[in-house]
Formats: sequence, C-alpha cells, structure tokens
Amino acid sequence: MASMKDVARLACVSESTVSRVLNQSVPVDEDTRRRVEDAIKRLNYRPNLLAKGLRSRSGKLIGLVVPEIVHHTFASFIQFIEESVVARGCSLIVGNHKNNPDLEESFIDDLIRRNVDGIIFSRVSDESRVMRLINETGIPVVVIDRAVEKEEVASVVLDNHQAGFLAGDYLGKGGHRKIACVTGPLKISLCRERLTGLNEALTRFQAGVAQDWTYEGDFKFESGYLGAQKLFSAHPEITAVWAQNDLMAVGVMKYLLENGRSIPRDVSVMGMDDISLARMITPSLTTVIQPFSEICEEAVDLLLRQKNNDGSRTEKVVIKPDFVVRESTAFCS
Amino acid sequence: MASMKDVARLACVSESTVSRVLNQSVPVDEDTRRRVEDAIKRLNYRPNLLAKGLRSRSGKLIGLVVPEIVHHTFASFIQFIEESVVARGCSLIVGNHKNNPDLEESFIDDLIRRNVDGIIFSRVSDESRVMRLINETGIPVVVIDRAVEKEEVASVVLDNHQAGFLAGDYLGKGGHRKIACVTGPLKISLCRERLTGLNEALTRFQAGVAQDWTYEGDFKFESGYLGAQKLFSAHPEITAVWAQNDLMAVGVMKYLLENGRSIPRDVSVMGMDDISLARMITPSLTTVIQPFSEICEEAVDLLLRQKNNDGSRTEKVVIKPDFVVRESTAFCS
DNA sequence: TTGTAAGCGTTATCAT
DNA sequence: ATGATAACGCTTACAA
Repeated sequence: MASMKDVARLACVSESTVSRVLNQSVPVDEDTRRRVEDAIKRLNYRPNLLAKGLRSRSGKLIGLVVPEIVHHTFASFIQFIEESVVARGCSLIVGNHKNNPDLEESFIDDLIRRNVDGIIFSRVSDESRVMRLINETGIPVVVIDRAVEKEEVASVVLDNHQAGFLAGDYLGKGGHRKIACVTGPLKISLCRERLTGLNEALTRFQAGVAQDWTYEGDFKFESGYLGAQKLFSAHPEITAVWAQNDLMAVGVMKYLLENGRSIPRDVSVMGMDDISLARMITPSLTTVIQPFSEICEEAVDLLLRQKNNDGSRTEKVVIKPDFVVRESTAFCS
Repeated sequence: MASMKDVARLACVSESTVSRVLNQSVPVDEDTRRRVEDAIKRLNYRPNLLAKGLRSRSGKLIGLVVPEIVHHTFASFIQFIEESVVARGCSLIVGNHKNNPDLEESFIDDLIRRNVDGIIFSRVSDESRVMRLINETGIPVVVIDRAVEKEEVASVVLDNHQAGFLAGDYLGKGGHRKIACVTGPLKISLCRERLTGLNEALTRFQAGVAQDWTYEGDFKFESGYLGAQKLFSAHPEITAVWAQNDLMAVGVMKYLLENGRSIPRDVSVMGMDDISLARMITPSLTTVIQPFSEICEEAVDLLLRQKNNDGSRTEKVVIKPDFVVRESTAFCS
C-alpha cells in the first residue's frame, strides 16, 4: 500500500503538501494540486485511518453498545445507526454485552482505546460504569431507548406516555371498555409511562385497566402467551389487549388462537413497535409505531454535535410515536 | 489518557520494557515486571489500539459485510460473528451495502485503511470487486452463505443439497406425494441445490416436485404468499409445501389460513432456517435448521487461520443442517 | 535482562 | 504557497 511519502516523492512535493491537498485545509497552488492528485490516482493511494486517527485523536469511528443483536429492536438500531454514521464519514463498531457488565466494560474499553468519536448506548448492563466513562474520558455519549435514567446524559427517547395514550384512545374509540395490558418489566420507567398513558386515555372513556387486568411481562414472546393465559383464565370478559411490544402481542395472539378465541371478532389485540412480523402474521397486527429510523438519525446527530457544543451533552430529544391499524383489532359489539 | 511514556517514567524503565511486560514477548525480570504493572494500575493505563495497529499492521479488527441488517439471517450472522471475533481479542465493524456496489466499495476501502485483519462477506453486490480486493491486498477473506461462487475464496457454507433432502425425506415419510416448493431466486446456486436435494429425496417415494408445483420466490414473506396463491389456485391437490426459507413459509401459511385451508390438516408447510418467528406463529413451523452459530464460528476461525497458513485461503468448510418438527406438518391421510 | 533509536503514516507548527 | 520537523503511541531490531 502506497503511503503519503510515495505520493510526495512521485509528485515532487513534501508530505505536508500532500496532506494539504487531501484535507483542503489551506490553499494549494493549482498546478501542484494537480500533480499531487495525479500521483494519488497513479499509486491508488488511500490515507491510512489508523495513522490519521492516532494523530488527530479522532478515529472516525462510532461505537454502538447493545445487549443483543438477533432482536428486531436492536437490529433496527444497528441498521439505521450504521446508515447515519456512514453518511457522516465514520464507521460503526458494534458491541453486544449480553447483559454482562464485564463484557460491556471491556467493550467500552476497546472503544476508548480506538479513539472513537462517540458511543451510543441502547440498554446498559451497568449504569454507574457508563456514567464513570462519561465523566472520566469526556467521550461524547448518547443514550437511546432510555438506556440510562440520569439527567446528565444526552438522550433520544420515544414519547412513551403518548404511545400508551394512542393505544388507549384507539381502543376506547373502538368501543372497548374491558381492556387488558401486558406490560414490559415495570422497573423500567418507560413501561410505567406507557401504562400511565394508556390509563389516561381509557379514563376518558370511563374504562380502565384494572389492577387484575395488567400482566407484567418481559418483552419476550413467551411472556405474552403466559400473560394472555393468566388474564383470560381469570377474566374471560376482556375484549381487548394492548401489549407493550409486538413480540408479546404475538404471544397473546398465539394463546387466543390456540384457545378458540377469534381475533378480532372475540378479542382485539394491539402491539407496539411495528416490527416486520406485525404484517406477516394472521391476522396482521394493529400496532403503535416506533420510528426507529428517526430515533437513530437524531442520536447520531446529537452525538456528533457534542464535539463542538457542550450544551448538547445533556440534551434530550423526544420522538413522537404513530400507529397503524391492521386486522387484529375491530369495533367492540 | 496515560501513555506508555508515562508508565515508563513512573516505573523507571524504558518504553520497550513496558511493551515487553504488556505483550509477554520476551522474559522480563520479576522485579521490574512488578514495578511496571504497578505503574500501569496506578495510571489506569490502556494501550492505544490505533498506535498498536499502525505499527504492527494489525488493527485487531474484523470487517463484516452484509446487504442489510434488519433481517433474521444477517442479524444472526452479526451476533455470532461478533461473539467469535471478541473471543479472539478483536472487534467487529459492520457494513451494510444495501446491494449498492459503490457503498460496498467504499466500505471495503475503509476497512483496508484501518488495517483490518480480515473481512467476512455474506452476500456481495459486486463479485469482481471482492476478487480484486483479495488479489491486490492479500487481506484474508472468508465468504459465508455462498456469497461468492469462485473457487479461489475460502468459504463456510451449509450443505444445501442435504437441506433439501431432509425436507423431502421428512415429507415423503409423512405420506405426502403431491409436494410443492417455493424456492429462492434460482440464479442463486444454493437455491438450485436445495431443490435438487428435495427432488432427490422425493424420487425415492415416487413423488416429485413437478415443474408446475415450483414457484420461484425471492426469500421475502410476500413471495411466499404469492407463491401459495399461484400454486394452490392451479393445483388444489397439493398436500405439502416446502419453502426455502421461513419467511416465505410464513407467507405460504398466511395465504392458506386466509383461504380457509387448515394447517396441517389440509396442507403441511415446512420452512428453512429456524428463525425465532418459527416458534411464534400459530401453528408453529416445522423447519430445516441452519446452524448460524456454527457457521460463524467456523468463519472467524478460518479467517484468522489465514494469517499463518496460506492453504486455508481457499479452504471450504461445509456445515450439515438439521431439522425440527413442530405443528405445521402432519401425516398425509 | 534492559535501553536506544528508528519507524508505522499521518497532522500541525514553524519557518521560508 | 511550500518544506522541515516534531509529534501521536506503540513495536522491534540492534546494542549493551
């Protein structure tokens, strides 16, 4: 691989001049510029990013930390963040910590040692460690999907209260009054917010998610199934269920279909996220849309803004959800 | 951030000695080693990977090239390759080329400029470019999922003929004789191999996938739906369908369920891959298992072996598929 | 066993 | 506008 030295020699200039042509920092004589550019072409020269990153302390690299990858939410984050990152001339390095704080730590460590320009976290296995990272190294950090609750971290989050409200409002307007909810882990605040939003909407219809009609799941398919089992065994009068993600909604559907309940004739089911599966199952799933692409673009934007602007180090961006009606919901007769 | 110089100073040794302690290359006096290690702890020193990679020409980095990310197959590859790569002390940089050769090229370019230790391709948008890469740079390359057909590239692939054979053998033993197949794009050789394997098994049962009972899909959900529509409108006598991936199998199921055919009572449906969705839908899907984890581990292994051993530059590893019976298939009455 | 010094491929600070 | 030169943080001959 040709280096700057080779280019300089061939173009009969100094390495500094080659650098100047490359970075267009200072004006260069039109004639020498052309000579340099010719040499670059001829040698098929490409600047080495390690040398560049070492010298300039900017690896042109963004790190993304997730707890797993084979999962629609995180795969979406990876995809859209990769796109935004590349659009800004950086590359993406992905780390999967599997909820293991040690793995997470060594991954963060690796990123620091590569002079990354910033780190995006979606979920965190050890919150205090991340805070320490931010305070000790000054590396730009953005948190998405409410990975960290602290005020001092920049973040991009969905308006989860609104997400719940949308679901409740839609089901309420559909005539439903006996509505159950399969939540995510209630120790996660976004789950509580979604539930609050749902209840706020239902109150307006004199409906309500009674304590007994709430099941606390874990965002996995199986917990949707179990939740439906528990809810419908005790309360067969329920006419609609909102699950706080699509995976659990599909679990709810599976239970209902296995037990001879027709969807949406007997029971309406609604989800959240709008993963691709939502269109594929039968009946297709009415769901609240989480605009992954928008979230990711904002996150990368916010991250890179921190280089210049210290105010954005604690900025918070809120994204509004939408929803889509498909076959799994109907008016309550 | 402390550098080697700081450590050297604090430990009263030269930088080379610090390096020796770190890399355990040459024996170091027990006493000085301790001094150095103390200094490292005290300063919380972490070696900079850019400097290291620049000097040693090894970025401790593996590149993975995929056409998309929000897709079970590629997400699986990313997840398992990330794990294998990290287990070997490297990090993973992911690039999504969206079937755009220019994007792919600039991504490969970026990897080269980072002194990557190797690149894994799953699908390729411009095959000749990849070959040129290999020949011109000598960077280790491994191809998975039959991304490139050339003989000169190391690869890890599933035994696709066997995959088809497993499906045919299972359905044949289940008494089915009128079996349809929704294939992937037949210009892709692995799809033809899967079909050949299927037919070979069926021949033994005096069954066969007639020309009219084959539909060429594109691995997407929608094409499964369309395929079923086409196949069953013309040939309602079909009793079983094998789709060459789970997504299309789910599409087939959706069509059948929408049209009042019971699965598996009227029609058996079988897929391939064993994506998580296969367990979630109702009825759950009988399918051929693609052992993603094994494939990825082998790929990383093969890649890193190329550093030392030139024979492995064209080595081919074949992985055997398995299959799992769930609810979507039954004996043919 | 340890130190010295050159070099990996850039950028940035001086001069000129 | 251009060139020397030092520096980024590390590895590796070569000496001692």
